[in-house]
Amino acid sequence: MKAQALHGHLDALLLAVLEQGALHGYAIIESLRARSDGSLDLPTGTIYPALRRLERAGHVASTWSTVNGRERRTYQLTDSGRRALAGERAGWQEFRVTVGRFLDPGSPPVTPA
Amino acid sequence: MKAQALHGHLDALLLAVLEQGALHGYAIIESLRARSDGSLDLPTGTIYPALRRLERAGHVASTWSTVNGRERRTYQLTDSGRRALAGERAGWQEFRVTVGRFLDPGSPPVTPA
DNA sequence: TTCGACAAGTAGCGTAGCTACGCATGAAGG
DNA sequence: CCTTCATGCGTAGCTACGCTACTTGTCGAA
Repeated sequence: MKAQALHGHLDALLLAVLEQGALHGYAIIESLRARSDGSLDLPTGTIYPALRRLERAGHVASTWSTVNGRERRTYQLTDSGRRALAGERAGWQEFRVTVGRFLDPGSPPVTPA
Repeated sequence: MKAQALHGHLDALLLAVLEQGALHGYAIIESLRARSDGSLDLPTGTIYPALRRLERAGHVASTWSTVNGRERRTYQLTDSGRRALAGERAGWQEFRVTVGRFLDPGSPPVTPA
């Protein structure tokens, strides 16, 4: 996948990844890549600002720790984040159905008999 | 639907609408609204520039006509546009599957047994 | 004559992801 | 010893693109 075009759905993806447990930024990138079979290979310049956005919005909280002499910032979902994720999931369903009506195979080609 | 978030998929929607026959700008807006049960109510400031983009790209061609004293610019799909639509459809499938893996209900919650 | 549907269009804004950097540590390999 | 690579954080600036708000114009109805 050309990666971009995530537009508007990135926050939802991040929340979904964190739903399964707290992770630090780098691990989030790897998790996205792994769970998508390599389709989603997002650059740090995409996810770090996104995580800060989510933190400002109160959807995630971060804590610093040091592992093997390396600083890590671990993010975890807040209650607000969990609610937001539910909303994002609903939004995604609507989006997918609406767009699918035009782009899914077998969508009304000429209003068949 | 909050309309926005179409990001990157608008071109595909326009091509899909025009696949069923040539339409003028205003009619395209109405077609999108009708086929989506009102979910997609796009402003002219969104679709006119998009149509010009598609025309510059060679995916649609336009012809002017006058109906009831009103000027109309009617757009029709070109061969290039038809190919582009096929590509957009494939891209949409991949996108939908990839994002769905994170956001669809029943997606891997904790890698079940 | 005023209002609303039809029909086209643009200017400017804001959001948000991407490119391309920079910094630092630790392990591996020459 | 020194370089390279994986790990790990981060930002500045660009660009793409949809949206808001606006203009222009015809026609029919109130």
